[in-house]
Amino acid sequence: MNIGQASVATGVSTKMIRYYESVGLIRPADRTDSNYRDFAERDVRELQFIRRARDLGFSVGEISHLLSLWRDRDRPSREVKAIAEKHVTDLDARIAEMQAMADTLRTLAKCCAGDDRPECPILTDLGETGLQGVGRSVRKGARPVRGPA
Amino acid sequence: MNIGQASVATGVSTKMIRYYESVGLIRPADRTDSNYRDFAERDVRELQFIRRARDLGFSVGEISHLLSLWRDRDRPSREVKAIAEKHVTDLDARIAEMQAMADTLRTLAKCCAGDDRPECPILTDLGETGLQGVGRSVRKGARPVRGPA
DNA sequence: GCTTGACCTTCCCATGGCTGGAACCTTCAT
DNA sequence: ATGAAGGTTCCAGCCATGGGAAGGTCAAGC
Repeated sequence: MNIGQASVATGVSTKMIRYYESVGLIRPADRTDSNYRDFAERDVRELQFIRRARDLGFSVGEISHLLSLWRDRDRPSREVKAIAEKHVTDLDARIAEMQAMADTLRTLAKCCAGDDRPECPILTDLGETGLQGVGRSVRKGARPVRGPA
Repeated sequence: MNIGQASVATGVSTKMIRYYESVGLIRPADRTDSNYRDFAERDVRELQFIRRARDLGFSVGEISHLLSLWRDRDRPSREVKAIAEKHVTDLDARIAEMQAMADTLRTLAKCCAGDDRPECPILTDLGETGLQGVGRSVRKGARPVRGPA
């Protein structure tokens, strides 16, 4: 199975497969005489595992850990659960932040006429110098909100 | 006001101020004889505006647009509202995705003993080849979930 | 057997929104 | 005068990914 077939079989782009290999997430694939990567069933299963883990938002580092546990038949489920719960905590925190942003914006937008007139509570709020804005959140450090399209 | 004082006054790091200038989000600050940046009241207010906008999760591109509307006394509030509503839509979409991830993980973790034994529904789910997993989401392309600490 | 086109290979570059550090200059207090 | 604490520029890295160039390989059709 060459890289293109492995990509179709797993839904992981060829670019990403090479990247995962380069960062050591998967072990280097075998090579044919002509230097093409040659993926075995086992490799494909690992790529599928990786794909699902990424779909659940795990980072490459976490996936690396999860993969090693997956390969270890004697792993304690405790470790897996801990990683999962930590990730859920992270997700919940980010969700709460984004929810607060969205709520603030919804409130401001509701009060904005949205017509030809220049009066706009959204800009007014953004331009205020104090902390008295609508639902002004306490500084937690801005985190990126958007991913690639 | 030098860059350090502007940073303290606005809560925007000196690094970020220079970065914002380099990408054209703010106009180049005046310079003293010794080439130090010299910020006026107006610049500080813009930096505060930027800071708040970032806190609400707007991208630099959006902030650039918002800033130009802010500077324009004759802007139509329609435009501001459109940017805000678009951003709320984006936030809601990302929240929904992350919520789905968190829910799936919570369900799986609930079924995981989390002890010394190796049986683990989380790993089992990640390793499954079909689409029959718990709350398996339809492929939407993974987006980054975590920001900088 | 040779061309064509679809694959593969490695490599570097770009993204966003920063942060860190090196190397050097300026200001200020002692 | 000296040293610390600022400022300046520039370069590199983070994360996960896509894009593309330059070149090797393979399979099908003629």
